[in-house]
Amino acid sequence: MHANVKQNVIPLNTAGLKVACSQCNLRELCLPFGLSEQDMGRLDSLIGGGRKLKRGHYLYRAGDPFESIFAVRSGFFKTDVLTEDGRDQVTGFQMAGEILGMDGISTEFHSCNAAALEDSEVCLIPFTELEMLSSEIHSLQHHLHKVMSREIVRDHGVMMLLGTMRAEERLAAFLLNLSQRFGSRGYSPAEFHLRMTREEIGSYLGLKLETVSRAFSRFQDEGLISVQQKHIRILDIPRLKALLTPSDGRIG
Amino acid sequence: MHANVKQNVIPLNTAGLKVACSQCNLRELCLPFGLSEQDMGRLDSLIGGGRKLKRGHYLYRAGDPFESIFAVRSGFFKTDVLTEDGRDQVTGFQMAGEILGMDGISTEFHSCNAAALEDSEVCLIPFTELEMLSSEIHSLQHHLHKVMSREIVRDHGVMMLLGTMRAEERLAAFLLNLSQRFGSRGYSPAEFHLRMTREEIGSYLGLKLETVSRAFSRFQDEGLISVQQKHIRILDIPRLKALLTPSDGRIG
DNA sequence: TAGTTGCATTGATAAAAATCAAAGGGGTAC
DNA sequence: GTACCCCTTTGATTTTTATCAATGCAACTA
Repeated sequence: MHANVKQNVIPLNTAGLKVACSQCNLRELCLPFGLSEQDMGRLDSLIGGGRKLKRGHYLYRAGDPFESIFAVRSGFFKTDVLTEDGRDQVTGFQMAGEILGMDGISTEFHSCNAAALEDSEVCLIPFTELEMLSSEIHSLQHHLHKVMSREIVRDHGVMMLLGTMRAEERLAAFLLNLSQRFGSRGYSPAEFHLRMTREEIGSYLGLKLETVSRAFSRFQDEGLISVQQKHIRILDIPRLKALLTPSDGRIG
Repeated sequence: MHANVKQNVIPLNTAGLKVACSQCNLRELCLPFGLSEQDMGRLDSLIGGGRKLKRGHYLYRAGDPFESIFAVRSGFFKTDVLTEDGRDQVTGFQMAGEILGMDGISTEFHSCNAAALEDSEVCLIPFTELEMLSSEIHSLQHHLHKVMSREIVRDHGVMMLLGTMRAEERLAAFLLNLSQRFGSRGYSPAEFHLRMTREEIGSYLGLKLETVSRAFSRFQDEGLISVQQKHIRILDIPRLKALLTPSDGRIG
């Protein structure tokens, strides 16, 4: 059968990177979630290959014409928005299985920068073709909508963080979020390496790098975490979580 | 022809509210943007009627099962996220032509509250049916994606505001944004009524109500705006814009 | 291995916004 | 029409975070 053959002929991209959702161990986290074997094969055939990025290189920049969205296959990214007047806001950090580039759909141009914070690989998903396929595969269409909606909900969480939390609360929320995401990818939720600088954390959290550093130090003094430069060990998750729930007997 | 008949038989909802995109003067701002006459008729027939809300009433609440998105037909809304520990963050203010409810797609439950800040009307757009129709009408599918992406980009703008701006800059950005949106709806961009309290503005901008009030007063003292309770007149748009572009000769 | 260069930490001080407090005004409901 | 309540304004003070400055640490390079 043709269908079977196709699944064996895995497309190669210019960098020679094999890409096939059906073979990918991230498929439960990523765009193919919930697809049948057969539909996954059809998704395979539209993925425009993979792309490797060295640390520090940009996947796309604000102003670039929008053509594809990207699925992070391995590595670590940041997205940030830069305004003419020099403001710079990190809008997110993305790891394996997460989708990048949806900011570009609205105007056909990307509105933010996406940079690799370590050597990374992504899958290219040409968007016009994804739309065509998703109008044929209902579950793909619906999952795409869920992925976009999840991004909106995530953004609301960041607004909550930036709008209502103080420095230590923000950092605690950040660490717990990273911990949870590493954990659900099979890495240790208690011990990990930060890929970003204190300045990038600060930009994401709406704080200056010194404030981030001081909060790290205070957490360490209090025995919540151990910090050694970018290496973090979380020692007391419950107490870290407790930082986020002000115990002031608020009437609810 | 059946098709023609349908366009005349405008569906009524329980509240007796006529709803038809093809007759709506917001169609260029709203979901039907870019649709042909014929496709707009098909969209008409899936819109599940309209709904009126009195000031202070909720369109939906966090935890409600997700069924529809909503297009604001008239009036003014706020959306906010409430956490168990009592944090409350206003995530946006919505006016005519804007879409509400996309937060609910990701989990099938709404993740925020949407409340009418004045007597308002919305169109119900059942989402499953919208997905079905959008898999048949490519331009509708693509426009839906643009609307969701635009929301993501808007959220990035709010993060920028919350993460990098000081109180007066935030308020200036807020006023200019409102001004622009009123303007593009045919209302005066220079003079308008705020539908929300200082506390709601503060929640949106990550500030306390007193800080908002003080910033209003300072703007008035400096001749940028005139404030009388909720009535705002913008007197000097250029200078208000200048507040957002720090003239500190930043390199880059 | 030494030197360089970013990144991180820490301290002292300044600036910004929150908090506490009180009074004034306007709109709403009766 | 009027009274009441919520919203808003303004002031004094405290808290939080930014800023300025200097030192320390670690990885990379020559």
